[in-house]
Amino acid sequence: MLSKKTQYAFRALSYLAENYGKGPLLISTISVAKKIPLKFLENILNELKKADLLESKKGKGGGYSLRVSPRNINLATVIRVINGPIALLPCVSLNFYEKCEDCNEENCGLRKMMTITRDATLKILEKKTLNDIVLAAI
Amino acid sequence: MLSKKTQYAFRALSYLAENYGKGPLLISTISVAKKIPLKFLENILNELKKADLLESKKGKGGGYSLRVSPRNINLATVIRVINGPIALLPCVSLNFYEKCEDCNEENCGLRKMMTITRDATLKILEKKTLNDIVLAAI
DNA sequence: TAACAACCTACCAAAATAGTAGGGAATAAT
DNA sequence: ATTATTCCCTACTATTTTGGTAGGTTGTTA
Repeated sequence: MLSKKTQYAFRALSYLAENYGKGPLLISTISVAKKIPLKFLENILNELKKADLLESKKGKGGGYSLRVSPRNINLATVIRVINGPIALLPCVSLNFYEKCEDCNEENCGLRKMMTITRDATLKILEKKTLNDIVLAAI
Repeated sequence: MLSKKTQYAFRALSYLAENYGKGPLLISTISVAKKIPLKFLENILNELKKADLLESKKGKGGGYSLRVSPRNINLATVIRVINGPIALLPCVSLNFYEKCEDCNEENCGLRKMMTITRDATLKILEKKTLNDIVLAAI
């Protein structure tokens, strides 16, 4: 399951996606509009910025905005930044790989099943974008 | 990601699947063979039994065995019993559904994307069985 | 130089995870 | 009947993760 933090991230990003091209939005604006605790959101947006998904501007007229078009930010990227691995096992993760103890990867049946699962999941998450979220919301 | 407990569960179940039809296995046997902490494993096997995946017998000659053929135990079932929901959001879960606050489900774009993702994941996890794990382990 | 707004460091409470401890209850062999 | 065997049950504990909060710092604009 995605953490609450990740859900907040998606809500904030969706809002930024809706307002793409209209200049930056304040943390406080997003916080109120999407009912996300202000200081927690501050944190989240900062992380998304460090991951190059957002850009920010300080001082009057400042705020956060998407660095690129919502069409070019896929869901897998967002999840990896805030939530971590998408695969169900560390030894199957593409971006957060860790060797598992006491298991020969070559002949681990579970690993093979989880690789297939990961591929099926990624096929969706890497294709769907923030734009799809906005469009799907009636 | 699956918890360590769930990984232990899969290891134990794979071992039981390999030995299906040969009578019950002791907790201690599985513990040694699969390097799983004994008392923790005791716990796990008991949960799997309560979920009707295993049957047990006490006293000499006792132990645990699969209640049905490894072909008839799919991975989604195991994950749900030990790990919990498979969906990425509570409001998208079939077996652990919870309403999400501040989100109209009908027009929630994120929810729609996560539903598609869940379906893709389940299509694999509900089809693959313990038998597939054993067979895939060259 | 004031106001504004993001940034940074540090802290904290609650929940989940990964176990451990120790005895109780059922079963089988003697 | 008694003993050995084996699963069953309740409770506890340490560590990590999650979900925040507090308060000051730095950069920007007017």
